[in-house]
Amino acid sequence: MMSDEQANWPQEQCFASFKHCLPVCRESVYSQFFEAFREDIKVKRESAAVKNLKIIFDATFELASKGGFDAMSLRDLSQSTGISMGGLYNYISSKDMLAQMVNDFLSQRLAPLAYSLNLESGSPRQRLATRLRIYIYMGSLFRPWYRFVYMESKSMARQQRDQAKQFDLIDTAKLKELIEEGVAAGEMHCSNSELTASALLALIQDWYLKSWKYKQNETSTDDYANFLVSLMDKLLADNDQQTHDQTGYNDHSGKNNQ
Amino acid sequence: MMSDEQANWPQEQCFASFKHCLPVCRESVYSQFFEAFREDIKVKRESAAVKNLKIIFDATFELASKGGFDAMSLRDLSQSTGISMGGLYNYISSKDMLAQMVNDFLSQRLAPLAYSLNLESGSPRQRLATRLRIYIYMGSLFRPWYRFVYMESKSMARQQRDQAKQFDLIDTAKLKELIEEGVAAGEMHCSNSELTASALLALIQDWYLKSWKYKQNETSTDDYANFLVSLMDKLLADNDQQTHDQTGYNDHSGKNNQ
DNA sequence: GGATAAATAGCGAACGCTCGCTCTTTTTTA
DNA sequence: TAAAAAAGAGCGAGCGTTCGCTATTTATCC
Repeated sequence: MMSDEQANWPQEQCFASFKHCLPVCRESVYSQFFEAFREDIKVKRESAAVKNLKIIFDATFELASKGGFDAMSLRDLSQSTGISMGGLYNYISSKDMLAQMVNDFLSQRLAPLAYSLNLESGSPRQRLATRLRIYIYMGSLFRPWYRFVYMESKSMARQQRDQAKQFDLIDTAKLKELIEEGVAAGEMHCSNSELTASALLALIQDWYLKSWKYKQNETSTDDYANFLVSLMDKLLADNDQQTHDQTGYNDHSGKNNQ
Repeated sequence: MMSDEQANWPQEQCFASFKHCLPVCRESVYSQFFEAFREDIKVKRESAAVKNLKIIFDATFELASKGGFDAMSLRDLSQSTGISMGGLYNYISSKDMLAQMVNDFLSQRLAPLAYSLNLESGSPRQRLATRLRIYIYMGSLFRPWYRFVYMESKSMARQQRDQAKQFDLIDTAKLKELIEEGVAAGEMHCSNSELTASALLALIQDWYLKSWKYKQNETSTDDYANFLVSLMDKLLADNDQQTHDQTGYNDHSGKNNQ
């Protein structure tokens, strides 16, 4: 299946095409991970290191996903991985550092890699759609990483916690900027770009936070990405009917109390 | 301000009106809480109990919001509340039970109270909008409770964890049902009611999960509720332009891989 | 209605246990 | 066989929880 050349992202807007163009995959990620943290990892032989890093971090995602990172003890991790306590400490310098490595690798290596694929050409609408798709596709490829950083950033050091909020604000601002470009170009219509951007980001995050739900109702990655893009189009379409109050009850569009 | 009678929910769709009609408020909630858990709480004098329950649970929300419930020790809680370790155990039977009390009170008392205010009269669109507003308004009134249950359900007992997912599915199903009623009545248009319902729920949850963000950009409760309802109207409007592919790039609406 | 008795609420040191982490020893690798 | 990696017993700190005790409020009696 999908054996023909599909490496023509972002013209071909689907998951398969994106995967072909991304210079990293689920299988190769721990080689890059090892490279990024060479200095912190005591084990020097790459073959053993990459193998065990995969075992350790995959098990961490698994254990942290039920009960949270705090509730996972290193003895649990030792048992799940089959690596002794001493062995684990050849790969991590502390439990906190383990969490920080996930956070740093995702935010400094994986994510930038993907966003660089959002070519700066095309209309605002194209670039916005492409960006939304990148978020969703990356979420599918590295779901455990994204979910871990989202859920566990609060238990990390002050610096990482603030960083997590910063990334949220930056992502929102980037979406907002694209929306406002589209509005300026007359291609989109939006009365509140800030809230619209926030909403799009929330729906992106829902994709990797509620994966159990989307797996259950058999929503594929492309299904969700297509849905999100079409939702974006509806939100930013020109709705001629003004303050319509469609079927009764008041509207209350002004800023009220609280 | 707002001194005139506004207790005409759901005809008057604003936060103030909702608050007037809800038979509980931020101030009175711990009286009902005490009543609900009389048997589990060793302290019998209501005046002392209600006062300290407020102190204990408000402090729990505060401490758990930074670092999580697991990271909060009962010594932290003792220090924050000014109540000794032994004193705390007159109000809770265990740390786990503390979390469970929050979960049970919200899901069995607070939430049902609110949803009963969703009158069964009116068009599907009216009832859907009313329901969305109820979620947002309840999230504003009892944000710490909702956030605690969302964030900490994973560290609760198996039963509560499954329950949290169940409530998510039930809420989604209820929204979906209303959407499909509207579609059947020709009042709405929707090609994927399941995903649309999921999206609406995600945006509801974003309201109490990212309160720091909405406070920062000065989005009021009514602002957000109005935004959400207008978003709903746009999603469910009749979009005449079919599979338009507005400005280039392919559409790919089918279920693809993964 | 003040003194006494009973009931309730609050306190905090101490317990058993598990945690993250270290260190010496053993095994594996090239 | 020398260097690298894995092993796992052991350490002190900090956890949730308990329990004997004191302080405070409420009820009873002359």
